[in-house]
Amino acid sequence: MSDIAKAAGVSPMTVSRAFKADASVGKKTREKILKIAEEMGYVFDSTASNLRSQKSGFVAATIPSLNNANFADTVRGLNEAMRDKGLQLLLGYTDYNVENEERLIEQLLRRRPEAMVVTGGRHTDRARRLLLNASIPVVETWDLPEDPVGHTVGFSNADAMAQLVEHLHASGARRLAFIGGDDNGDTRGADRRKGFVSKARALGLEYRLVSLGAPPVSMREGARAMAELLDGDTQPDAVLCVSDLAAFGVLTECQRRGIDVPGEMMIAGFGAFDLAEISVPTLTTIDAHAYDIGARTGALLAEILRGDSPQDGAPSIMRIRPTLKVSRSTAAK
Amino acid sequence: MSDIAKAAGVSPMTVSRAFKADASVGKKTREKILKIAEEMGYVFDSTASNLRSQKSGFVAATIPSLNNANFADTVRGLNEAMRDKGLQLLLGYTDYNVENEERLIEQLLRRRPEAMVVTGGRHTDRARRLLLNASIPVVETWDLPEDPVGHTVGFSNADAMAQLVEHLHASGARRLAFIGGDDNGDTRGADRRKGFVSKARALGLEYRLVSLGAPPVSMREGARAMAELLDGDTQPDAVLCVSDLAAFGVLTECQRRGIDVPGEMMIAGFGAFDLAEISVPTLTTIDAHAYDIGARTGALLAEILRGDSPQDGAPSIMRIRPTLKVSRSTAAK
DNA sequence: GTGAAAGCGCTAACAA
DNA sequence: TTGTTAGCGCTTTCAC
Repeated sequence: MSDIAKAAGVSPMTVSRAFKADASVGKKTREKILKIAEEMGYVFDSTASNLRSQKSGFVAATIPSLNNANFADTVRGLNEAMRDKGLQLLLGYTDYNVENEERLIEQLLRRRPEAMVVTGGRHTDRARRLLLNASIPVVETWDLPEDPVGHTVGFSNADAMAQLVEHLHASGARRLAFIGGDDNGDTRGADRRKGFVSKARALGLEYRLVSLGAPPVSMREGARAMAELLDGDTQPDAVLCVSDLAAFGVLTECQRRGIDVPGEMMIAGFGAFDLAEISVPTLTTIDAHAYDIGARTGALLAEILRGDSPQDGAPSIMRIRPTLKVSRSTAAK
Repeated sequence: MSDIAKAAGVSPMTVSRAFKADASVGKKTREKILKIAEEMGYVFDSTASNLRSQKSGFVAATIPSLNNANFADTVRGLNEAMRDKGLQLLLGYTDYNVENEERLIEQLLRRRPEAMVVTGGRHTDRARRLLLNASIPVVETWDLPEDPVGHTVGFSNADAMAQLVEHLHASGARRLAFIGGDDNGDTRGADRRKGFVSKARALGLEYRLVSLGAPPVSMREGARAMAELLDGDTQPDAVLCVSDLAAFGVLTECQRRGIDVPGEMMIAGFGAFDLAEISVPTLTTIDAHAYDIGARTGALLAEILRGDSPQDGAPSIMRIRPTLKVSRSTAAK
């Protein structure tokens, strides 16, 4: 910057101001400075700027995995909301593991993000402490934590799945199976399974649970689980899955075996992936509005960070309403 | 840090060293310092560290979109390779647009990344200049640029698609159609189309091209394009798609119309998405080894950044060999 | 609208 | 093994 200052015959301070759109610099002076900077191939060093101004321009986010269209959609929503505000997303992948999450949160906090977005409402004690101590806005997403760390943009995974069970019951299903949602990291999946179990019980329905192994859930595992189920003694008349990917795997297994869907077997998934809307038959699913979760989180943070409320007032809870999308795969007989 | 120093009765410098695993500090001193730091809820400020040491610990990467399992896989491979080296990935999304890419590259360079990974080999002139001036290692991926900016980890999209055309020809297809690959941003898609056209010509095959609109390509658009094709005058006997997602959409359209695949219509995609391996029938595709592209890029950068070769020697070109995965959807009659 | 002085929180370089 | 000094490249603050 001082090189530019010399070349332009001004002080470094004026050069600094020339780069800020809202700073008061003579129009001609600014143009001259910017021109010289471009010619010199100068690239602003935000590292130094961040240190001095104590603002990193970062919003950090942890997500379980990128290889999941739902979380990718949330990130897209978040990113679009940040971009306009001149904020940069700093992403970390937890791989569905709260210990990884703790390490990641610590690592991300070292970069002094101005806000932190986490997926899910369950964390290690130390992770909670780190988030609380950071004195920056924190948003938990994709969940409705009992004891939120800060703000919340999410929904009850259990309630959403219960809604799906009701729909299947109303469509005539009596012997249900749930595929996925083991308690090995994916707390949202586990919550969905809980919601399934309690609603199935409440309605007096027969039900079975099939495990899938460690997340992320793949289509192939869904197919394998379905094969296991079909090779067993008692056959369900409807299968609910922790995600649409597993549900599609289930559908393909039915296709391979010549089982009619929904005639002989109803299938439902979760997440409203593109796949659910185009497969033959189309899959009944729950749309959790993944993009909106990101977009609303971004809007919330933009508002908090813009407003000069360093210690934000009351933590807000934005309830997302997951939508039941009924399709061919659960059409009543 | 100076607070911790006071509490521990040492100098700030010793505290600083205590946080570096390889620095020489008395074992007891270090333990004491780390304990005090944890109690005080201190979190290391890498902003300041980065400025002073002129090392950001960032590797920046631009990708067209996260909502694409291929790029997500590449990022995963890259991220895993970085993580162990204490490097952080800084991601930007270009949305398949070189002007966006230019803006993004400039923005990312302000963070002073230690290396830069870009998707594709075509950039605006200014973007090229920025990358060249940055004097950091640059890697172009998913392509084989004619005039590389720096290192390359990729393959020829045209050649890969030509390979697929040969396979279809050998399987008995004579009237081909290619769906996707318009020249509106997705240069890799456009290259695939070029490869298709030149090989189809070379083999003396009839062919048609169907556009899809702006990327990213979705399953639905594949289905729509196929409907358009089927409603036309001349019918192909094989359809090649710019991606597996479009190919799956094509398959569903055939299913809806009762067209037998591969009996009446062969289908092939690109990318080796999970979907291709599980759909009924399974889809013939090209595996570009997306994860490996990321992993090898990461390994390359780790090596360069570890080695004290600030100005790296000869730019390396890592050719990835895309693999033809033949499946049911193109089984010979 | 512009400039001078000071310093953000850490660490390179050197000294002990 | 530990400490001292200076400074990374910006921007805050205050002065003009």
